[in-house]
Amino acid sequence: MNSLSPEQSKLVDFITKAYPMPAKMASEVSERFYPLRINKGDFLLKEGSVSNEYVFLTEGYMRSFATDPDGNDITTSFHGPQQVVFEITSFFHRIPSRENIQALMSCTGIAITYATLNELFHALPEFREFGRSILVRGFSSLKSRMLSTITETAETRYLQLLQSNPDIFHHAPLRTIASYLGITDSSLSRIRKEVSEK
Amino acid sequence: MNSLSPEQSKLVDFITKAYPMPAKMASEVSERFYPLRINKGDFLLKEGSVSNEYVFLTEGYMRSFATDPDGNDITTSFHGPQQVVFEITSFFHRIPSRENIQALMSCTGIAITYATLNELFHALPEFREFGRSILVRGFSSLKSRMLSTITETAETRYLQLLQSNPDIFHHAPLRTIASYLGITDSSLSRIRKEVSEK
DNA sequence: GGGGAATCTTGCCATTTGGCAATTAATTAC
DNA sequence: GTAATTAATTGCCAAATGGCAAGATTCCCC
Repeated sequence: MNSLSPEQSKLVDFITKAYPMPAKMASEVSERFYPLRINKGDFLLKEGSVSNEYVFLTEGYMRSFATDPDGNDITTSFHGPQQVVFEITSFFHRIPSRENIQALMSCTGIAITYATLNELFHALPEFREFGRSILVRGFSSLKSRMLSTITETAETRYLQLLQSNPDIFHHAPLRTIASYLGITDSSLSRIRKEVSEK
Repeated sequence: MNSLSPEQSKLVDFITKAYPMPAKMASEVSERFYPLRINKGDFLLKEGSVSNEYVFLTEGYMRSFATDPDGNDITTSFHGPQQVVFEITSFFHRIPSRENIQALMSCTGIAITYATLNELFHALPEFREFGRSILVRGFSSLKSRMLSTITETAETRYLQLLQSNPDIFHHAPLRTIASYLGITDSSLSRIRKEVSEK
């Protein structure tokens, strides 16, 4: 076995924690990943093209966003270190993405293509489990976000985000966070003022 | 090969349409499903227990709902004929569900258990693809619902639901639909009045 | 370090939605 | 068929959020 890069070692740790897998197999998997670097502001994926990279983000923060009919950005999610980043609909259905993925700061990660991912899924049941677990986790967290969006006020959602993902506030401008919360930047500003006055 | 029940035939049609699969294999899969009948108002899943059945609904409508801190029902989704019904988080993580699944009318379907599903996934790559496709489709539709929830008004969301899922209005009371849309029943009532006056 | 751009805040007012309670309508049980 | 229950509508007012534009602040580039 060749020695692994620091990025690949992180992936091995991540995979084996996410899903039980012989360390040897995890490192075998990680050898199929290639390094990736994305500068601040650059795009990992642009709407209209097909998401073809399954990226394990080792450092940095990214966001996914859609463009609404008026041309405004709507941030649909944030991605941080130790997370898998891709656009699920486009990636698995092999259709053009309706979302963009952009680096909020310079990022490093490692990636595999759709084709390689499928090879690995086919060959390694444990890795398949890992892949399913990524999917299920994403689905679950979207479900709870959906529930909180329709049941909680914007202020509550803001406070929850502040608690669950404080790092984002250091890496994304407030207008981006506002659109993620489903409110305007003015409203977020007023909410922050109220919270700080308590 | 034994002859298939009408339910099982529907499943074969469904699977082969959803994902290319030799008809023989699809019917082989469908033989592992057992019939299920749920009366109106009865629960397929109660919060607190682990979702253990992967149900292919052949007839009828169901809903999933969570209970908020004040004890109110929040409908998180509707399920209709030809759809796969289960609670993904609980089912795949094997943890107690935080949601209920209830029949809006008497339903028939066929089901397999978690254990059988995994056997089939393991043995049949094509069925695995089918399973992934179900997951991805659900994820995708939740993503677009999320986006529309934070970008559109309640009236627009109402009109979209009316267009995309008109049947629900014949099977679910308006208060249930209101909670799905993230508004109160009074607001939905007012919205419907405005729409009808246009 | 000065100018320009982007971001954030604030004021004013409009719109949307909620809360609550009363009333009407529909459904269900007997 | 009638009473009882549940669902839906409506009125009144309050709270939450948006739209727009003007300032203030921060960031960035040269």
